[in-house]
Amino acid sequence: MSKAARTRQYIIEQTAPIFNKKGYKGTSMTDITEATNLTKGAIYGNFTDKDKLAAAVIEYNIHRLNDKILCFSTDDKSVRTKLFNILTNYRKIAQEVLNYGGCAYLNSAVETDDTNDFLFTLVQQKFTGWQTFIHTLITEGITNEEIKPDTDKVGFTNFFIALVEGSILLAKTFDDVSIIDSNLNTLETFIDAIFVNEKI
Amino acid sequence: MSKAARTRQYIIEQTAPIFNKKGYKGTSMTDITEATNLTKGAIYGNFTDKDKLAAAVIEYNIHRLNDKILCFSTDDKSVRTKLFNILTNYRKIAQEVLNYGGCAYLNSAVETDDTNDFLFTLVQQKFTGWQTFIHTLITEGITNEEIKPDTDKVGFTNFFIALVEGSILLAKTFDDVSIIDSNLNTLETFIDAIFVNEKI
DNA sequence: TGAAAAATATACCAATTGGTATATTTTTGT
DNA sequence: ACAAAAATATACCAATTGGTATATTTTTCA
Repeated sequence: MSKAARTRQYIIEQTAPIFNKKGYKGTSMTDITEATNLTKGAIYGNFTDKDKLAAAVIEYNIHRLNDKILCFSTDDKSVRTKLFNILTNYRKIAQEVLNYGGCAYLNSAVETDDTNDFLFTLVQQKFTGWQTFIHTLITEGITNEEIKPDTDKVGFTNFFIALVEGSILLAKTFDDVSIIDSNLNTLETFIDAIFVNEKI
Repeated sequence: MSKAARTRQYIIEQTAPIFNKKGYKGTSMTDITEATNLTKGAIYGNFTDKDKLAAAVIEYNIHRLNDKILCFSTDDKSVRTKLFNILTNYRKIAQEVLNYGGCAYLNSAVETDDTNDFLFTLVQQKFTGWQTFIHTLITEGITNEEIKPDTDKVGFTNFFIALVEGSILLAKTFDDVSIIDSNLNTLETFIDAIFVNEKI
C-alpha cells in the first residue's frame, strides 16, 4: 500500500466518528486537520473536496457496520438462524453504535436527503444494499421451504429495517440500549410468524 | 396579539420547513432573513440567538405534527379505534411529511444528539411526550378490559414509535410513501394481538 | 394625535468557512 | 544513494458565518 493510500485510509478512519457524530455540515476542515494531525494540504491532496471525503467516510462507516451485523458464523445453515444471528449481532454492538454517534445509515440519510444529492445518492445505494441482503435471505428461506411461500418479501424487509432503525433512534434519544433489546425481542416473534414451523 | 408576537410567529412559520429540511447547522441567518423578508435586526429582536429560534421551530414543527396525528374524532371511544385512527392519520399526511423534509422528531433528534445539549434536551422531552401519549392509551385500554392486562406497556409503546419513525426514514430515503402504508398495515395486525378480542 | 416605547433596518464586526497556489519534505524506483 | 515524483506543509484567499451597536421606523396607548 502506497504512502498516499495509507494516509487516505488514516484520514477516513480518524474522521469517521466525527462525521457520524457532528454530521457533514457540522464537521469543519479544522475538525479534520485536528483529528488527523495533518494539514489542509495533506487532506486536499488525498480528497478533492469535503464532499469526496464525506462520501468515503459514509462508505467506511456503513461498511464497518455491515461487517459487524450482516454476517453469521459459517456453520449457520438455516435462514431462521441467520436472521436471528443478525439480531444477536445488533444487540451485541448496540451500545458501541450509540457511543459512535448512532447508526451511520440513519444519520447520513437524515442529513443528506434534502441538501446533498451527491451524498444522498450514495446513501440510497447503501440502503438498497441492506434491503437486498434481507430480501435475498427471505427468498432463500422460501426456496428452502423454511418460510411460507406467500410471504410478502419486500414488506417483510422494509418492516425489519424500519424497526431496527427506529429502535436505534429511540435508544440513542434516551441513551437506553434496552429499547433495542426489547424491540428486537418483539421482532423475533414477528419473524417466527413467517416461518412454516414455529421452531426449527 | 402584539406586533412582536405576530412577527415572532411569522418568523417561526416561515423558517420551520427550512430548519426541518436543512437542519440547524445547514440553515444560515441569511436563509432566515430571505425566507422572512426581514433583516437581522428583526430576527435578533425576537430571538436572542439562533439556538432560541431553532428551539421555537422544533416546538412548532413537533406541535404541528402532533396536531395532525395524535388526535381522533370526538366520537371515538374504544382504544383500538383510537390507535387505528392514529395510523390512519399518519397514512393521510405521510406524503405531506416527506415533502416537508421528513419527520421533525427524527430530524431534530439525529442532528442534535451529539452536538447541541440545549436543543437535544428539548427533543428528548418531546419524545417523552409521544411515549406518554401512547402509554396512556394502552393503560386506558387495559382499564377498559379491551387490552390484555399482561401487555408490556413500555415495550409496546417503543415498538410502535420505533416502527413509525423507521418507516418514515425508509419512505423518505426511497421517496416511496407506500413503505409507510405497508408497514403500518403490518403494525395493525401486531396491535390487534394485544387486544382481548381480535375485533371489537 | 402625539410622545414614549417598542420593533425593525442598517451597517458593521471578528471569527470561521471551504478551498488553493506554492514551497518544502518525503517517498519511490533505479 | 540519488534524482524524479509524489505527498505534505505553509501561507494565503474571498466568502460566509453568527452576532451587535446604533439609527430609523412603526406601534402603542394615554
